[in-house]
Parts: sequence; C-alpha cells; structure tokens
Amino acid sequence: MIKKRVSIKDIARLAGVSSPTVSRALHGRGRISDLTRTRIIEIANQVGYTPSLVARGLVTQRSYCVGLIVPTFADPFHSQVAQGVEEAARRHHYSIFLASTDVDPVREVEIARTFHGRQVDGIIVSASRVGNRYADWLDETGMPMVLINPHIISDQVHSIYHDDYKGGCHLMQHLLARGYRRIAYIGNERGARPSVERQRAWFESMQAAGLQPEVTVNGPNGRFNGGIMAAEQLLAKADTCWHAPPDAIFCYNDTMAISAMAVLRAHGLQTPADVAVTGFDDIDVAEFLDPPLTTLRQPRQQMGAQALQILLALIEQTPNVCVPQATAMNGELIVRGST
Amino acid sequence: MIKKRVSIKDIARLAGVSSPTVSRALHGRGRISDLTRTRIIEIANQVGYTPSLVARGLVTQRSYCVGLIVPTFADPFHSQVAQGVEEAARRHHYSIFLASTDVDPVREVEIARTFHGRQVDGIIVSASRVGNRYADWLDETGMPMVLINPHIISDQVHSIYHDDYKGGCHLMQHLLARGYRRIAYIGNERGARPSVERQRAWFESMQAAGLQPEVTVNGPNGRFNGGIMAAEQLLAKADTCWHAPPDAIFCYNDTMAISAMAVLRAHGLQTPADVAVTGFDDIDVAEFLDPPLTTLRQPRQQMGAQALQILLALIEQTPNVCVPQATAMNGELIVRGST
DNA sequence: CTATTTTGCGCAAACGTTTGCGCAAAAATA
DNA sequence: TATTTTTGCGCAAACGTTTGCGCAAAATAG
Repeated sequence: MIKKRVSIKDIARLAGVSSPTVSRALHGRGRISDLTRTRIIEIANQVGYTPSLVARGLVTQRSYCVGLIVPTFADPFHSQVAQGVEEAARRHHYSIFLASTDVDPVREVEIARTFHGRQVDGIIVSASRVGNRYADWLDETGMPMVLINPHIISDQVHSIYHDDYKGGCHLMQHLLARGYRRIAYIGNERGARPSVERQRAWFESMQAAGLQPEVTVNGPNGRFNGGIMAAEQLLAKADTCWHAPPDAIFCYNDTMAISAMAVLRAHGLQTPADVAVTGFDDIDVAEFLDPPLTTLRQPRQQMGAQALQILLALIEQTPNVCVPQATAMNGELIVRGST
Repeated sequence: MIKKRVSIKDIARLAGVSSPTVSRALHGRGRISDLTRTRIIEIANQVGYTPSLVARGLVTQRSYCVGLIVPTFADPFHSQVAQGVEEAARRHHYSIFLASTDVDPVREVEIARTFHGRQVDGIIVSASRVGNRYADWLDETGMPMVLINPHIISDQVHSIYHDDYKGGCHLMQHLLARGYRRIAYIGNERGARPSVERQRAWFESMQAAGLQPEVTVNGPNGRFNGGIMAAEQLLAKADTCWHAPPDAIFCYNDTMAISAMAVLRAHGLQTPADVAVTGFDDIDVAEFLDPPLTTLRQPRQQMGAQALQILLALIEQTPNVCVPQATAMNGELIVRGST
C-alpha cells in the first residue's frame, strides 16, 4: 500500500530536463537559469516532492542524523538531556535516532553498531557505562562521539560532564551550615564516576568537619526502587552505627531522594524535622513535592545542547581547530524545604 | 576525519568474488556454496564489516525505521509511551527517529514531512494535535501512521486511545463513594479529546449523583504550571460558587494534580483531609508523593507497544487482512492516599 | 565580425546495497 | 554415456540522489 515516491526524475520528465538539472534547481547552486529554476520549483511543489534524504545521504556520506543513546526514559533527567539534544539538533537540521540501553553496557555497544550501520554522523551517549572500551571501535570507524556524564572518563573519547564533586561540596556545605551532623550518603551502583564523585564530596566534607563519614549504602540502581532498598538498609546501618537515624541524607539523585523520603515517612520520620534530605539533578517535580526538595540543579538541557555542539564540531572537523576533550559544567544549589 | 566504510565490495575484492556473492553469503539466502559462504563471513568479521542500512533501504524501499513524534519529553507520560514503542521496535529490529513538537501542530506536520524524507516505514504520533488534516497527506504519501491518544479521532487515520470516559467514571465513582460532594474538575486546553472525555465523565457523574457540575477550569497546558494556574483560578471560582473550597479535585493528569496539590498546600489546605485530589496516568512518581496520588493508570508502555504492532501490520499490509481503525484501551483505578 | 568568456544543461559515474537473469560447471538421472 | 537438473556465481540494473566534466549556445570583449 506504500506509494511510490515522486522522485527527482519524475520532476525532470515533467519539466523536460535532466535530473541533475532538477537537483541544481532545488538547491539553487550550480549554474542554472532563473527561468528553469523557478519552473522546476513550481512543478516540485505542485507534485508534492519530498527529497529522499536517504539517497542524498548515500552519495554525500552525510546523513544529518545523530544517534542518541540513553540508559532509560524512566528517569526525567535523561529525558531532559534528550530534550536539549533534540532542540539543538533541530536547529541544525539534524534528526535524531533514539535508543535506550536499559543500563546494559552490552546493549550500549550493540546500539552504537546499529547506529553506525544507519550511517549517523555522530553519536551522543548519556551516562555511558562502556568507558574506554569504545577506543578501538572509534579508531576503526572514525565515528564522532560525545559522552555525557559517562561512568568512566577516558581521554580517548570526548565527554562533557557535570562537576559532581564541586556540586556535592555545595550541598554538604549547605547541610553542615544548617547544623546537620549525622549525614548519610545514598549512592548508585559502585564504581560509576558520578556516584563516586558525589560520595567523595560527602566523605571529604564530613572529614573536614570532623565528622565520621561512615553511614553510606549503594542502591542497586538510581531509580525509585533503588532508593527504597538503599534507604531501608541505610536506616538499619545508622541504627547500629549511631543508635539513631541520620539527621540528614545526601542522595545520589532526586529520584532516589523521593523514594527515600517515602521510606522515611513509612518509618514515622518527618522531613525535614527528623531527617533532612537532599537530591541531585533538580528534575521538574522536585519543586512540587512536600516538602520541596533541596537539590543541586544540573543544567540538563544545556548539557544536551552543548554535547551536540561539540559533536557537530567533531563532524565538521576542520583539521587545525581542536575540540576540547572534556568539558566540565557546573550546577547550582537549589535550597528548598527538605533541609 | 570520518573513515571510509568497509563495503561489500572491499570484502568481494578480498575474497576474490563479486559483490552480489558477498551479499548472498551474508544473508544466507540465494544459491551459494557453504565453503565460500563461511569464507566470506570470516573475512567480513575480520575486517569489521557493518552493512549500510542506508544503501539497503534505498534499494529495498524499507528502512526498518519508524518515526515517533511526541509533544514533549517533559511529561513522564510521553516518555513511558516512547519507552513502550522503543522496546517493541527493538524486538522487531526497527530503529526509531524521535522528535518533539513542543505542542505545536505546525511543527508536528513539519516533522512528519521530514520523517517522510527520511523514508521511515511508518510514523507514530502521541497526543497528535493535527487531527484529520493528515488525511490528504496520507493519501498522497501512503505513509502508514498510528496516533496514540490523538486530540481528534478521525476515521481517516488509525488510532489507539485510552477510554478516558470510562476511566473518568471510575474515578468519579470512587470519589462519590468516599462521600465527596463538591467535586471540581481541572482540565487541559479546550477541545482536546482526552480532556473533553474526562470532563464529560465528571459532568455526567455529577449530574447522575444529583450534584451541580459547576466548578471547572481549563489550564493553559497539561504541565506543572498549567496545574498551578488552573488550581488558583479554581479556588477563586469555588469560593464564589460554593463559598467554600472544593472537597475534591479531579485533575486532568498527574502532573497537574501534583502542582495543584502544591497550590492547595500554599493555601493552607491539606490533602486529603481538606481536599482530595485525583490524577490521571499514574506516572512513576505518583506512588511516592506525600500523600501518594489516587489516579487512573493508563497502560502506557502497552499503548506504545500496541501502536507499534498496528503500525507494523500497516507496513506489511497483506491486502485482505484489515487493521482495526481505532483501538480503545482500558486503564485501571489506583486508589492511594490522596483520597 | 571574430575570439574569448560565460552560461545552461546533459552525460556519466558514484554512493552501497539487493535481485532477476544467464551461463557454465557439477551433479543427478536415464 | 547422453541428457536433464541442480548448483555456484557473475553481470547488470535498480534505488534516488549529487557532482565533475564536457559541450553547445549565448553573451561579452576586442
């Protein structure tokens, strides 16, 4: 039932010219008379011509597509990054292929391969778990690639990341200034850079304040259920360590913070009266919670947009211009009712 | 810096055969000896060959891509629908192009055109605002298309939608059974089918219960700020109408419900003690709010997956098999603490 | 009015595949 | 052994573009 496309040749026949002439007319470049050009454009509009970007891509070797790989759509943080990428891409007349890895590094490289087959001009990966294992593949394919907040920062591949350590320190300064002392940390899976950096900020800030950074638990993931499991364990750990619940919890991200707060309520603990809670990211809903969440806002859309900028620079790589390997971005402390 | 792809011809040269032979070897179909087939596959692996899906698509006229158009990534509801589409697509070896309209119908058709140029095999639109204006274009292009919860249901284009009226009635039954009487409705922009249907459920349920369905306000959008503006107006309206706040608010969706609850708090009203609140969709965070949100869960992922199924049926249209024009899906009442 | 430049357009090749057809060699049948 | 069938593979065309080159006609210069 799929109709035959109207092609450049059809227009050529209608106009009594050759197809390259139509191509030139439609682009307005090359040598062509005004007369035939307007006539061809006229006809093209009449028959509702849409150029096949596929065919064009094949010959020009530029698809004007970029691939975007995210771990999951479930976390609004990634959606917002995607939004940033998408808007920037549209401005530059790029389309985006989207795929989610479900936090599986194997799937991540599979998707990258598929995208290569689709001849995307470049790939952006948010929260990549693959690390420097991309190096060989990149060497082989020459595929431009930018990682956003990768779990490992490699000097083989361009990345753009949020300065989680600095952000974490801001949060800790705020908590310490408010007088919290038994501050616990809820992390994401072990070893991932963002969690490690935030934890380091917590750890060092605690030490610097003369406090014991003992009570910390890593959730199995950075989602709601990860926050639940981590919070449950954390309360138990605090009990054995301090014989009391923490008076503040620094959570890996907003999502975990939200479910952690639900766990606290279930245990009869009020936020912030009994336990203060901080998140990370400032997802949209954070502002409307009860209590509203104190958090560190990552410039999500900006990071997405910036990643695309860098990717474009790599794609159009003029040999003598050098693109920065790693770009750090800074967040903003947002103080709300949860602390 | 972009490297030249290794093509089927390169392999052919290496193996001392012709390129069609390589093609046949790689697909395993056509007449080819086991010996050369394995040899060719061997070589292909060695040189790291990735077939160009672009070139293949050009000749087969099947790209194994579908376009997905959503209004925005900001609302988790659409992200989840996208997730459903994406997973189903992956299972069928399809890739997806993603674009967001920012709730602009003009942009919606622009994107559809772009997707047509990209030679996607079909298009899925979530919450389409274009309505039956697609009809001509579809006639022209023959592009398979499925709409999810469109704002207008047209019989010219396949759609799959949630039965909002029935869902709304469930919510209303629940509220009425709980003894709420001054029930107000917060809607999304005027005229859009989902909001109209939910409002109708509210209206008719109120009438059937012998109550006056007077207090209703449409927000400027279905997002957080839409909920805020609507809730503020609603309280004023309730005051002039009932000389009291509503005792329950039926909100268009969870997002509006969340921000409406924040407005209530700001006015010193407790949920559910003073005002009960219901949402719609059951986005992930609904469960973890304080109070957890009573809502009507739309089978989001299922709807996405189902849309893709239908789209595939349209793409592979066997002439005598008929694909249902409109498919209704049913949600599930989720009762939580907000009522 | 000739010599040069410019203009307008067609031809052909290319991008990387798939696929129908043909033909020789090998295998199966008589 | 002669005939038919099957097998293995190459050739060429096709998908819808873009682009370098060439050539005639038109425009300009001398």
